[in-house]
Amino acid sequence: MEDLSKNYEPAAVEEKWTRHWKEKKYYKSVPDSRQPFTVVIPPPNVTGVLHMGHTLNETVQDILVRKARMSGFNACWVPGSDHASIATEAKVVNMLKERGIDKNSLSRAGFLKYAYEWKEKYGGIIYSQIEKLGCSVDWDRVTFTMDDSYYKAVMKVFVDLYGKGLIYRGARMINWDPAAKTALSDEEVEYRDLRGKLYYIRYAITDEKGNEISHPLTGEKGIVIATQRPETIMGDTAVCVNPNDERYAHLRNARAVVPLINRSIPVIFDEYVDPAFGTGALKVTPAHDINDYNLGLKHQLEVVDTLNADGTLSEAARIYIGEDRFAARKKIIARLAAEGYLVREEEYDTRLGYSQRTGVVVEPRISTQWFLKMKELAEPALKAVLDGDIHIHPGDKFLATYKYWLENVKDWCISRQLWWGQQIPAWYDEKGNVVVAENKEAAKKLYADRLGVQVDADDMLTQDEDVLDTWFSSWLWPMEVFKGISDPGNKDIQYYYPTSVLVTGQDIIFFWVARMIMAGLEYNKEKATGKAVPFKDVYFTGMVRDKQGRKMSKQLGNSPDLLKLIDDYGADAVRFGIMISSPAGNDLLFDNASLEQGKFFNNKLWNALKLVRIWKLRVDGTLPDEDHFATQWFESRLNEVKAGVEKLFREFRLSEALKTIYSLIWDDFCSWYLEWVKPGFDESISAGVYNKTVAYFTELLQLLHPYMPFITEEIYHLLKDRKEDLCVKQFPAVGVVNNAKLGEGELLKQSISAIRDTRVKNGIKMKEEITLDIETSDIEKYESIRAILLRQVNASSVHIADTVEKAGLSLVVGKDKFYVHSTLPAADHSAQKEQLEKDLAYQKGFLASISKKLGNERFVQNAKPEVVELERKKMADAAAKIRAIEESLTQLR
RNA sequence: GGGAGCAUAGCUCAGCUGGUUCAGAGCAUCUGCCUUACAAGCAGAGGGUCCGCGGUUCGAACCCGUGUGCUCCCA
Repeated sequence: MEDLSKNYEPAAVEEKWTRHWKEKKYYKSVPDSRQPFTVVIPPPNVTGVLHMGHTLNETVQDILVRKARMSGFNACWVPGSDHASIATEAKVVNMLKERGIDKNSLSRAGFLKYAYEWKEKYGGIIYSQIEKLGCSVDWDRVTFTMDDSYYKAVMKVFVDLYGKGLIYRGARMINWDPAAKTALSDEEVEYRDLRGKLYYIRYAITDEKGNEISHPLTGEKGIVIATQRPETIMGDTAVCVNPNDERYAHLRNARAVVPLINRSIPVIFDEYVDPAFGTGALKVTPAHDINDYNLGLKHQLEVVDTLNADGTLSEAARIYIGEDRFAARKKIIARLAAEGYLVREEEYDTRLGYSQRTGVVVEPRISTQWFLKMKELAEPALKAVLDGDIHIHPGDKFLATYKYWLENVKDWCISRQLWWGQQIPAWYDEKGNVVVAENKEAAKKLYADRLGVQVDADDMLTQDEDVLDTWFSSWLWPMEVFKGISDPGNKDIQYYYPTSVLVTGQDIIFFWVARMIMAGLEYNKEKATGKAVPFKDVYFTGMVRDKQGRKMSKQLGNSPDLLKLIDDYGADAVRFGIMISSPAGNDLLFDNASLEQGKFFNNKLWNALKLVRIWKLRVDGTLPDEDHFATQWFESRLNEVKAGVEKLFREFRLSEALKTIYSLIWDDFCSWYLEWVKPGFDESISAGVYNKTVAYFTELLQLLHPYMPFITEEIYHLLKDRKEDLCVKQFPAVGVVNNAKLGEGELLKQSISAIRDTRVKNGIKMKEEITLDIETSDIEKYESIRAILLRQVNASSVHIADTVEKAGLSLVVGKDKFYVHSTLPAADHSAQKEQLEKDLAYQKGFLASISKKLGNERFVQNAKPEVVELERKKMADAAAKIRAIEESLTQLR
């Protein structure tokens, strides 16, 4: 037998098993007669590397998948990645810039070549991280949201929804990202509170003919408006006041003059304006504010768009053309002040929208885009969750959020002015006629059918330049990873769909989860209820924060590098660390200390293995295999925990389950059981006890395997020669729990601890032998544990009787009195006395509270009989304990 | 402004149906041990106004109301 290293060394072990499992194709799944357990990975996007949030996510999924694989299910976990159009395109543009290439100098195809280069590189990094973490994904099923067939599926869905009238094209006020130069959906805008400034600017007022007029009573000239965005005044097409506002009654039919550019605009009246805000006069800029836009529609105002796509001022602004909006703002303020238009400035709490991807301030902009109508899709998606076809965990926390969003959902802007993504399958002729079809050939044909004109020249139809929002492809994920859209009704989709559970971050509940449910329901209508939804359970993990509770971010630099962590601690320890501190649905404060705990745990397992391997050499088959209390107790304890873990898994309380297993291994198995069965010096171990020990250890490894796959597989094979692997070993049924044995085990633990405590407090070293007298009314219960007790406290003899001589150091365990005799003269009893008195006070207080309760007639009448009975028993127990403690105290004096 | 969640040991959190598995775990702290698997360990110990206030109840960490503080979502 080879010597094992002093401590567990994860690197080589992890590499070895990763390779072995892969060779054996344990993770490969094909439909068979078993029940499927399907999980699709929330595709990480190819912009970078896995962060701690992903690590938590993937670990949770792997635990569920491995557990299912070992529990008789045909487990299938599909890996993949997401093209993340806007984020990736931004990264690629930057990469090109660093190489001195301007995106605009490239053709669409040329750009896509670079983008794919990027995707290969970062997609590769992500997959290797997933593998290093031990994720048991089916590598034959890797899917990317831009794969050819996936691309086709997206086209098909677009055409289908267009045909159903759910997709339309139109000019609307949308969120514009001036850095990426594309439209965004409402969900891609993040709002932040900040301290802004309100500028009060005076506009001259004239009559219809252009003659300046003043207030009939005060003589005040002009009108003062308040704005946060003075750089947009050139886009003003009206000034609006409330019709009930007396201050402005004289302005009927008047006109205002936009400062700096001297453009004359009408004064309009609308109750929309709040007379109490600012000056009660509002400048109306329909091109640059959603409310102004609506007001403009109502009053048929002109729309003057003074900004270019990149956020610089356009020719329509007439001044500062080509300057950035924020630079222009400063200059305009200065000029308004210099020319006497600026009345004053005021600090002001406001909120601004920022692009989630590029971080720049989003610009409300009127733009022609493609939209998906959401109302019709939202209704069934809400119903599915409310009816319980899909369970959200933790439900209480997210159900309300989900419901609110779906009930108030707005149409989804799905077009993006980018190249990286699925190009919108709409073709236009030069007159602007549009046909929507899955590809150009189909478009030509459709065009010919529709307009009666053959498309002969290749450039007669031009495809829409824009691509689709990434989420418009990833909402098909649970279906299309099984080709459910591109090849409906195929074997895989029939077998694996709906998936079992979706594990993801709560931050994408709208982006992704809700939309996946919509798509699932829309494309699986024909199936019976319950088969249409994309998954049965949704498990939201919390957010990973640093130990000070801050979000992990690149700016703060507080997000650790996963591969470095695996190098330092091993993948098992990383998985352990992140799971042990991760209560379901709550944020988790990531601290290396928990990874260290995982590393220590590895070592504990490793050393337990070394111990059991030493025993192997000392097995004596001739020793009688009499029933050993330790094995009987541990068997019950193991079964008890196994049942508990099953329950915790059903409730998705994976962190709790891990804690339970951890404690079972460290405390019950290592600290108690192994000590109880450990043979003494030069002694042998019976074959029966040894084999049971190996069997228990094996079961513990199996229980732990979903959490820590590498070390458990390694020890599984070092413990015993075996052909099959733990990775695919099926869990045995949970055995019976003998409560009496568990009770005796508890008594044994308590007795040992109490005696050890007495030794420590009285300075009796473990090496010094003691003798022990136990006074108990229940001699029987000590009989089965006496042998172990004796050895564990290093007693040469123990005498158990209903009355014993009251001498030596006394202590109380339960209702029983223990007397410890040592050769040392017991010098000082004060510590012992103090302890007993403390216990006595507690027990007396306890007894008093129960007596009071039982003395209360209303309690006896109202409480359930079992409860009253329990209280009576508690009272009797407490009284017995008090008697025992008092006797011991008397003896001490 | 609307909504949701949280507040329990120094820290991170369990605590299910109101009653003894009720005040608990891990980490940290303190004390003693290099006891032949493990000092990355072993054996012990200390530590709490269950956020404040009010209510319901025979009985509240738990249910209700309210105040305070924190977090998140939406506008």
